[in-house]
Amino acid sequence: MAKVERTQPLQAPKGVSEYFPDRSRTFEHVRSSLITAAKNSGYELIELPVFEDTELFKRGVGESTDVVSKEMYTFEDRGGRSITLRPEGTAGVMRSVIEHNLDRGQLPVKVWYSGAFFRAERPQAGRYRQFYQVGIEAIGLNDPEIDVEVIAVAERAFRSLGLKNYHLEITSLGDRESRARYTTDLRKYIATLDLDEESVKRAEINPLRLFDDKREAIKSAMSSAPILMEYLTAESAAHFERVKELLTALGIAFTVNNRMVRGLDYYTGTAFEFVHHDLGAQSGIGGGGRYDGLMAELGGGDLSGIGFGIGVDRCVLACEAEGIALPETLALDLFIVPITPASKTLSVTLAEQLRDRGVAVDMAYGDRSLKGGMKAADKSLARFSLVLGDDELASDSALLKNMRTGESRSIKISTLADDAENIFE
RNA sequence: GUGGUCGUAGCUCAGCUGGUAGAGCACUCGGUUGUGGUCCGAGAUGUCGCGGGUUCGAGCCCCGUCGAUCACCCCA
Repeated sequence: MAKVERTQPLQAPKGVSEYFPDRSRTFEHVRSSLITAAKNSGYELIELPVFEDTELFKRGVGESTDVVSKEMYTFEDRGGRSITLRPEGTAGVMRSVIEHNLDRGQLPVKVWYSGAFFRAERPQAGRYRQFYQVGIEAIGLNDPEIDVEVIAVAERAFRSLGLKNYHLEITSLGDRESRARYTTDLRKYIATLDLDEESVKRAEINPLRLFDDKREAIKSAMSSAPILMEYLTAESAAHFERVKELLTALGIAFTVNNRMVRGLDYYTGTAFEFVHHDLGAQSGIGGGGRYDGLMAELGGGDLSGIGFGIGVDRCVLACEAEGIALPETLALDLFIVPITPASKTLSVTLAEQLRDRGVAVDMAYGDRSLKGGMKAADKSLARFSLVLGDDELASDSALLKNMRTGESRSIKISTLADDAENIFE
């Protein structure tokens, strides 16, 4: 081959996660397991744009949040509109539900989504600028039973992956009334502390944030702060009691974390988080909660809802950290190895005929040796292999080899496609 | 966004106090004419992340830059 002048190779943009073979198999398995859990509880697909009107996130997620104030990919399109790459899924779902009147029928509306999300953060293992989530939303009912169903879907999803080393934390963020009274008292308490400038700033935006600080000094300073749980209205408290009761009835283990902080403004009432133990700083593999007032904020009816987002990237890391093996799936039924020019034509046409009948077929291309072709067959994880040469062409018969057992049986080539159903079942 | 660590073949890494690169795995071919997974043999493969600088000479030193990673922050 002639020497080609080398040009500077391109790199993927900073902080994006990419999945290619063999690791993409794990990604695919994780994502489909998460989706299956949602479908099994009656959730239906909602497929939405990855970019939205910037206003949606400002109003929905909240301008005071870090996500909106400093992590969004926002740009102007050619029509001068301000567009933002979705940093999360719930706001878009609400917008679509309102826009298409999905809430006019039977309630709750139950949907699932899956796709890429974008946040311009400093990347780290488990924290990417383009990341993948599977999420569900149940909209229109404020029943503790739904809360528990949503949590159970996530729990079942993790269990179906074989994950063990994680736990569930829940809390109640209370309704608007509870929260207002609480925040006032919490601010008063924080004002008595001797804090650094940055912490004061953070507390001004959201006083709850200080509960999340990793530094020992702040932790101990906050240890005697007032607790939101004690400010719940009777109604909120009863709702939360019922959620705990049902989780216990279902045998779903949880701990109540009354210092839990959620980063998005819209959460109210039940909130939860699944934390994995082997992931370092980015340990939340999924989380969510109820959001009263979000729909009304976005111009829809005043309906409540609850949902979660599960991080696909982090679940992949969690599976790897726990050493979970992928289920043995043989993707291919047959791998054909042609060893002469004439048999190549036959191989190509035979492969197409079989594929038309739903048999998964691949074959060796190029001029490979028999040994090389068989090696490729082995690597392909196909159930059967078939070597085709001039002898086979002449006699219309070939040896179909079971790659698992090593046994071969003679088959007629000309009728292989028609008998495919029996042979490959 | 702040601070620390790291960046050598597809992968995991070695490379002594500076003298222009190696191992294992993977890959390709072969081990008497056409059957893989074990074993044996042979072979191919690198702008030493990128750009400057110091030096007779840099993968090794200095500066910058890009990227990854760890913690903070944030959260999926």
